[in-house]
Amino acid sequence: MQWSMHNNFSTPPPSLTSIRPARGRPREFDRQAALAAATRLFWIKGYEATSIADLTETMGIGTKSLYAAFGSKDELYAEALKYYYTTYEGLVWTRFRKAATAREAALAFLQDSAIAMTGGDCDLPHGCMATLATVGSEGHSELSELMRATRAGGFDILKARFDRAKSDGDLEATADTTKLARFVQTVQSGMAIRARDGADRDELHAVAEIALSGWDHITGNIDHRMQGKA
Amino acid sequence: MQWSMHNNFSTPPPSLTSIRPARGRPREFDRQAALAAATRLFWIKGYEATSIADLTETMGIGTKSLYAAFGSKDELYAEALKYYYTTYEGLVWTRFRKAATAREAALAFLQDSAIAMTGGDCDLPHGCMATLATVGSEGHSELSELMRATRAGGFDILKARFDRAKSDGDLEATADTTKLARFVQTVQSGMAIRARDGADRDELHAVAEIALSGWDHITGNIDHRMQGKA
DNA sequence: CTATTTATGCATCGATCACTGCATAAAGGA
DNA sequence: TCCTTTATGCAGTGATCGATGCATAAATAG
Repeated sequence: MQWSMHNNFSTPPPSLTSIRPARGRPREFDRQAALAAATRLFWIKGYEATSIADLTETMGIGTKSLYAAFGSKDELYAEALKYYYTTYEGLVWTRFRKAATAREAALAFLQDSAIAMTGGDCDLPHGCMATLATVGSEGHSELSELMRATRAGGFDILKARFDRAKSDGDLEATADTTKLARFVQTVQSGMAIRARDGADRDELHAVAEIALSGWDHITGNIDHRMQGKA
Repeated sequence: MQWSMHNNFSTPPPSLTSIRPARGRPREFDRQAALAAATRLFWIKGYEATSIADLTETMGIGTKSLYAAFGSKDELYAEALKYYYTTYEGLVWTRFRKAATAREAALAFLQDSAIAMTGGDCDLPHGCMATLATVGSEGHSELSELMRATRAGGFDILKARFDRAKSDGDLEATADTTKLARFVQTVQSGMAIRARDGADRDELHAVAEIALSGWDHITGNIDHRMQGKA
């Protein structure tokens, strides 16, 4: 697939220090590979549970080099999140963009999310880094806002696509695109939690399928139904 | 409402130490009130981000009393999660149990979850403690498993209700109750993330409405549809 | 070869973590 | 009243956190 070439989460650097444990200057380390390794670790363990010691070990570089190259743990995480999103973005939005109708786009988004959240075509960590990083970021208001903005981006893309579908006549003029986009976004967020809890790809695909199986019903007369309370 | 009387998350103890800062034995503290306060703090901040110092301050008791009464941070969290669930359980499952049909039950579950996740009828913390506590629990395998089990309980209840609906003739015999329960559980999990991100009650209610608006479609012929790929 | 640059391992910093020992003093039984 | 019980505030435990200073030695330029 197209995005595989940009993806090197699954190839952690071969720990350059393992061969030559002496001091002094070894080879210049691969910044991109180190960032990919850090991203993978943050993705799996989360921000707070990942220590600098964990990072240096996984990245295969020394503490000083880490700070020289990335500034601080916060800045490294921010860069990792950006790097993650650059890769992840292609996984879940490529088929979405090429879809002819709003419904096909939403289905592609959820289906490809199901694939990405269960390892993609290689051994990606399960779940969504941006979605699941919610908790445990107390005090780090800057990072917290960055993650929130990352998540909010998904909603904007969905809503824009649904709005366009209205112009195309693909969606009825009465459809509430905001609610539709929120719904799809919510389902994807729930899929991230399920993936983290061990859900396999089939389960998530089934969820995506069910979520949109009532599409014609949803996009048509939402307001006139569902008033029956128990 | 029925569950309000069991709920005292919103009444943190009035810091008994504020009046008498001297040493020595003050009044015996209210264990239940202290647990409620701890639960609320864990709920808001998560396990790792909540320190013992945070807890003693919020609970209004000393460090020694905390360990004497609850054992350790892990045990306190486990007890808090149990206390949380005891209260939360009534919020989201009461109308569910009384519902006449599977669809009404699922709708009640999602609607009441929407209410509970946005503060209930008092100022409960937003989101679901059990759902959102996923990340940041690396290494604490015991707590991790406890939280997973708590989340899994919701699925079991949903599936059992849907299975019963099959016997009642309420659901068609071809309906896949496992997939249905997974779907509803996934939507609720997604709502928890949205609530934590600031979603208001109306938004979550809309999500619940949309999620089940295609119910007849979903429960009927899932297998024969949704094969259109982009 | 020599001098400069640069990334390293290692030791260490102050802060904070979960947790505990100790002297103190209020509550409860005699 | 006296004595035991008990919960406390406070100091301090070792461990680990993110982050830094330093001497070292490989790479590079002249």
